[in-house]
Amino acid sequence: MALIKRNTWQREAVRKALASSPSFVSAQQLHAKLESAGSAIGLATVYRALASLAEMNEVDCLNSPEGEQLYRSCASGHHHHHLICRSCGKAVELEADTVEKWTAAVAKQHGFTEVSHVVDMFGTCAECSASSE
Amino acid sequence: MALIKRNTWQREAVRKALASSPSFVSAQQLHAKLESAGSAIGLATVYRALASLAEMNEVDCLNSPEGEQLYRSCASGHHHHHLICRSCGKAVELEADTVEKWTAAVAKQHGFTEVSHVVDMFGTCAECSASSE
DNA sequence: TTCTTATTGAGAACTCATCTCAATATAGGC
DNA sequence: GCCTATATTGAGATGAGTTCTCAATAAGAA
Repeated sequence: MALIKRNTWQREAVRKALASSPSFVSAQQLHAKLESAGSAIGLATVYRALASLAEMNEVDCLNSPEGEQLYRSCASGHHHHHLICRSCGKAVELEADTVEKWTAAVAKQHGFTEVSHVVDMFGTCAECSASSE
Repeated sequence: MALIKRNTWQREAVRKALASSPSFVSAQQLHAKLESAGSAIGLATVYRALASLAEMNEVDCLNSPEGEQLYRSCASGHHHHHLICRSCGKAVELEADTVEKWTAAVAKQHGFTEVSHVVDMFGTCAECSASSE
């Protein structure tokens, strides 16, 4: 009963636009970027493409402090966290064995199961804090 | 130029309703609870009260995976994190020196300043996973 | 009590995101 | 290459959550 996936230029355009951005971007930003680059792509399609890419683990997805969903293409398939610049969106991928172990231990200790965790850091990167002076 | 804060029964009602709930609740849930308890309080007022209490650090505030803002009254004034039950909203407060040190070190290492971090865990608590069987 | 003005509340407005459904375009079969 | 079934698209409607507007209200000082 699995749906057959078709390849459309829209999905590919989203993938490329994401790949060309080192920063986390919102679906709306991505849509604007694509439109201004000449692609007549619909906003709904961008959302759908992002959701499908996220499900395939081709992109990282996180919630900004403002409540928006942010996306970034992600080559490394394994679990990791981010340090994100509030100003320019630039992100550093973080390995965090320490944190993984800590969360697992704490969850077990309190009898919680099916535990997922959100570990993200937001700050101002060196370039942005330099340029704002 | 500081605004003078006035004490209203509405703000107090929100504070009490929050204090009586051991779980994280959304603004809307809190409003429904207050209304069903007989308080003719406006939704906008609940949002404003929560925002102002959050600013005074009287309540904890976090984003649920679904993108809602959740609130819980918080006596302990110091920084901490949570392990929250997806099903009933029950939360365990977590001390995490390990994590604090790790985030500080990582931020410094990458030249980020004014760093805040989000560390929250969502799972199913022992009671909820037992009652769902 | 009176006056100033912070606060309230009903609804409008806003944002982000998802859904609807007719039109389109892809991929497999001929 | 052409046809056909159907996955996908896109414009706009819809929905959820939150904030804003502004006239009416009420807290606190004089």
